[in-house]
Amino acid sequence: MVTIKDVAKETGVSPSTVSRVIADNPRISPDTKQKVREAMERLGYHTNIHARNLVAKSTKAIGAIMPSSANKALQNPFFPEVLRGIGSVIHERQYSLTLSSGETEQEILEEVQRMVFGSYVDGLILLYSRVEDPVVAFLEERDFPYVMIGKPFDRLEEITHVDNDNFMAGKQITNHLIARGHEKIAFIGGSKDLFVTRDRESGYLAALADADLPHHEDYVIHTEFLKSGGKEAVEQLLSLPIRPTGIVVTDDLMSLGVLSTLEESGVQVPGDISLVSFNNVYLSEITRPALTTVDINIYELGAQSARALIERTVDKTIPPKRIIVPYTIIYRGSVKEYP
Amino acid sequence: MVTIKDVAKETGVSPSTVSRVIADNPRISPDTKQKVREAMERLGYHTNIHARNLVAKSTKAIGAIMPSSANKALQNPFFPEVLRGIGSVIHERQYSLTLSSGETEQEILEEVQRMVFGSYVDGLILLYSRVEDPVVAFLEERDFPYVMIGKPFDRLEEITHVDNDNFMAGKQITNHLIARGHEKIAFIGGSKDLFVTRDRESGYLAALADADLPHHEDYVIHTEFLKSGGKEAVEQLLSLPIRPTGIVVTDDLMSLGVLSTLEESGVQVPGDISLVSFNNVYLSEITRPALTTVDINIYELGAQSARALIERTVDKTIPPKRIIVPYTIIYRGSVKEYP
DNA sequence: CTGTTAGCGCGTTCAC
DNA sequence: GTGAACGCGCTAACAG
Repeated sequence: MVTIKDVAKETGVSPSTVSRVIADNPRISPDTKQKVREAMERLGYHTNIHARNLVAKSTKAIGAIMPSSANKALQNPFFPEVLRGIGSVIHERQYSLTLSSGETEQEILEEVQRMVFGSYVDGLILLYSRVEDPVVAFLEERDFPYVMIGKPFDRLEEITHVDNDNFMAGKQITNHLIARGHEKIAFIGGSKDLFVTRDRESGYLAALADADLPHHEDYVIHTEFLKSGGKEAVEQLLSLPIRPTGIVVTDDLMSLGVLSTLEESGVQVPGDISLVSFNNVYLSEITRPALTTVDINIYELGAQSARALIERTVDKTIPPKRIIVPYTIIYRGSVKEYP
Repeated sequence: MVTIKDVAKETGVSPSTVSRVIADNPRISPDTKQKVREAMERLGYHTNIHARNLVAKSTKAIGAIMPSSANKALQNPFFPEVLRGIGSVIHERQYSLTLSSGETEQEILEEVQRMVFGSYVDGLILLYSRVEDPVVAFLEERDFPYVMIGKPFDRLEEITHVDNDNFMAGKQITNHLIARGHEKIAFIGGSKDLFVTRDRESGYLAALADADLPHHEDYVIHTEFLKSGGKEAVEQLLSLPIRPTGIVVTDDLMSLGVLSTLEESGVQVPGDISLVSFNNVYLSEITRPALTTVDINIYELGAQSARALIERTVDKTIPPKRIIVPYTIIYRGSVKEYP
């Protein structure tokens, strides 16, 4: 391994001078810099991060924490996409990205502790937002830099987070259905404990209220993500005396399940029932019909969180902030004028 | 930050003793160990990896390298799934996982160099296999531990890699179609430069030959992954004077495109055309009809590669090996007896 | 502008 | 069984 000393010897300067050249210290003469850089190149010098980190107390690395049920979570195209966003800025800033997951909550907490205490990383991105998350508690207690994708359970103003305006998105996409003549609109969401669900649901309700449309409790269903959930939800909906003509689904993956169950039941989409969805994951343009869905800009969610985090790790005094990533509605074939 | 010295002071022993306790050195008396461990606990000691790595020359970290077109690649559910597999053993062995990607080939090569030279990681997993990969060349030249998922371009015996028996899988799944009475069977694969495609195609051809079925060149189509490719392929197939009654598709994602295009064209699956696919990504049970597909055990692909890599990093003298992960055929609804 | 010195936190001799 | 001393590769004062 070529060290700073080797380069120093080769150039006839001291190790610290070489170090300064690496840091591009302005007080080093251009000549020396030139000379040293040539030698580094020639010898194939590369700085050893561990030596650097040991003294510099900064790792230029950040960690991404997966939800505990990494099992199911990673099935959602959402994650690769956030990772892609995070990766892009990580790469651009010459940082490293450490991925961390665990089967249980306890495991992931331990992982996080290991990373924090061992100073593996300068900061953490939480790829999920849970109620009463011990990881958050730990991070807060240690005052360790982190940002969260989604909405914090509490202390909204104290935790830097990156989110969409899910209320507005929910409202707007519901309005789309209303504008197309639909009056009996159902809502299928994930767990009530998730803020995404809550916010989108509130938006949905607001849209109904604004349009003076009645709100049937039977039309709001909370279920698990993925097919099973989607199927159950649809079955419930179809068994109702008065079927909805439009459905708002909070996740493309769920929509997939909804779609297939609908088709199995001989219900045409959008002929009999119109569907709008969320996320605009690649799936949504592949289904038949392609989904009208809210593009929440997952990539940006990742990129912004990485930016915010790096900012914070560089300057710890930067106050926490909330970043709202704009959404766009992508109109495709799953909605039809009613009747 | 609590260091080894603090613990030493607290316990009244020397730093080296503490160090030995951490390493669980057998020559330390149980009493001292007990005492020291209590102090570590009490003080909240955690070893600083950078200091450790600096002297130990091992990082207990491995890196996963994404394909250069991380853009598209991450859209395939394949990746999250391998990552999940890798993550599980990483976690189990208390290693860390660093994710690395880049837009261009050049960028990813630079990333790899940075990781290798800066001794960020003990080894690397290549999540893709490309022809004439400069990354492989670099790694070989430096004799840096790595394993590849898929099949190496050359030097098969010198590169540790984890793969499926794609030839047999291709043959067997084609045989399934044949056994169900199909004789006009088409093949839709990805780029010819990919070994996955080649191997599966060879298997397909072998099955045809074994059954004395004629092989039409028009029935073999190479195209890009994802919808566009799938659509084009299907369009070509449908325009043929004699349409196939069965199709072998090498990727579930492609199958999705194939399916939808078929439906758009009013062709029933499996009524008119039967479909078999590869990967058994969650998608395949969601589509309508659900896909009969080869489960290549992506998770295992990841887990095994991580195991093999860690083994190699621990003992560099371990000879390269090829690991074949078994596949299973999952029978679902996309195949029907012909006629 | 540049060299010298002194650690960063830990593991590893080599003594005792 | 345990301590003292040294060095891993690098950066950061302090000199000059």
